[in-house]
Amino acid sequence: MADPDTPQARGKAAAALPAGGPGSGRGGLDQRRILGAAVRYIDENGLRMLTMQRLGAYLGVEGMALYRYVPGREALLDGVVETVVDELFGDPDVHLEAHAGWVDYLQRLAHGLRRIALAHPEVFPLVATRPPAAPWVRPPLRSLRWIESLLEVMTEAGFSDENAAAVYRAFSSFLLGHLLLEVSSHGVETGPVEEPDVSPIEDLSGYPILQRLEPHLSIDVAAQDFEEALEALLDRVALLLPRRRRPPRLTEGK
Amino acid sequence: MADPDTPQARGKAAAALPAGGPGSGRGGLDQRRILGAAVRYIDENGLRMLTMQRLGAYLGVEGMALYRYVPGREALLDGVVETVVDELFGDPDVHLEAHAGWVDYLQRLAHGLRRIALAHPEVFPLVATRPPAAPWVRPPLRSLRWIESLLEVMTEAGFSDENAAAVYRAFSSFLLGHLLLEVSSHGVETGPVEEPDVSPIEDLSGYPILQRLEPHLSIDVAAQDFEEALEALLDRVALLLPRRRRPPRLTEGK
DNA sequence: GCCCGCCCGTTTAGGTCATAAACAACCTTG
DNA sequence: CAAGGTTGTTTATGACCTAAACGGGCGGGC
Repeated sequence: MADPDTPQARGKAAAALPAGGPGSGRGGLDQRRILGAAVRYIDENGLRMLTMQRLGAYLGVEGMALYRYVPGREALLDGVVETVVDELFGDPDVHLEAHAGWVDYLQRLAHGLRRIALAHPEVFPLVATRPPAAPWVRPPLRSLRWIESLLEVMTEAGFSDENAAAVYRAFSSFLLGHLLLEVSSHGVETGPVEEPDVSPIEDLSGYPILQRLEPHLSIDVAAQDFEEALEALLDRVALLLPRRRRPPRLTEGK
Repeated sequence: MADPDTPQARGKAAAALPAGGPGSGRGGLDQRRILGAAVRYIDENGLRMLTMQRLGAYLGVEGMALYRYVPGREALLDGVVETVVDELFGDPDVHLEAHAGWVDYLQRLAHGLRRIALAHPEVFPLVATRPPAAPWVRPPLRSLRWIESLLEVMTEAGFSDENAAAVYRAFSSFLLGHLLLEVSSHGVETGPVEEPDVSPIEDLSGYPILQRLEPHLSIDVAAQDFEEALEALLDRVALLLPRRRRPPRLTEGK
């Protein structure tokens, strides 16, 4: 997909980058390349550092060059979100087409999305805040493709249209909430570029219990939390099915 | 703090606003007034419209005037988040001090927060994305005061420190996800200022199921969804308690 | 082989914004 | 009534987004 057979090295600016350039390799720009570079740039430097000029430089190009492929900054960010969320479909460990039933499908989806969130902690909050593509749905986890796929699996598994929609809502809001929390828990201290952030180091006197529970709050049990909450959600979802069609593996009493 | 006995109408700019000015009434500025105005401004015009100059104008003042009371834009946004989240403590329907047990407490908290989210749909996404005050905890729903209160109630109710922390995580990520989704579902079309938004009206051909389920996805069952999901979460939380101390009202079989 | 038009990145320029710093009007205090 | 502080204003700078004009190289038609 890097289009290896182009003669490359066209403009002098592009030629200025020797080989191991920061971006994607050089040669002609292209929307895919730009979005990919943007994602990588945000991962490395944080969202607040992303600027048209800097992203241009990162690609060995003037900032204005990007406007030939992207309508503007906002659109770029939308593209970034979409790019990241669509990584799901390239993940070999997800491989949604080969699922064994809806439970398996939802689990793969959830885990795949979690991997993405953890892989792009700086990007993920963006997913939560971008205005939506379709005015209804308002997909918090974007990507209509994604939603379409889920709805298809659920309806085929015997869920009514109404229930499928309910599952979509429950599932996506669960993922959004959980992953946003998890990502913000330890996503930010990554990155060698320690900005002079606005963290005046809050005063915790006055919050004794918070202080006492600090160790319990800061330890990372997120993976386990995630599994349990996902399990609970799936159980809840299963109850929407007519009894006969429910999968056997409900967490009965525990 | 509003210092009502000042002779008011000091600077000419202040005097320039007759009476029913848009902001808070005029007279001396003040951090509280500024934050309140900012919240109102965002509610009315959307986050992207908030600028130092415009907020200043909204208060009948030059933008630079705000810097005497607020360190900068980022800090202002932090203040906005805090202001909004702390509305919780002023809500007479919440009144957390007078709770009857932790279940009641969590329900009040959840409903109170939901009211806030729906009252400030434009502000709420900010709550989810602002970098946190305390580096651990990373409260997605901010306000250390809030967290402290929750932890206190839970530990007093017999939850271990560890479990109290787990409850905090589960509860806040649930609220975050659910409210973010709900808010973005119908928060944005409010406001008389219909901007020439970047909504190229996505093409839905290629997403047949999405199209078919549109009615089910756009109807607003959020309130009911919320109740059910909250109920489920509370049930799940209750299981963390030693059997003897559990509240009676678990949704046994349903 | 040569010329024309287009594709692509660059330059130039203007507008919005955050913010620092100097400034002026008014109120208080002595 | 004079000194000093408080409060908002003006002025200035630099970062950023983006529209528009620009120019060089490449490919197709002759």
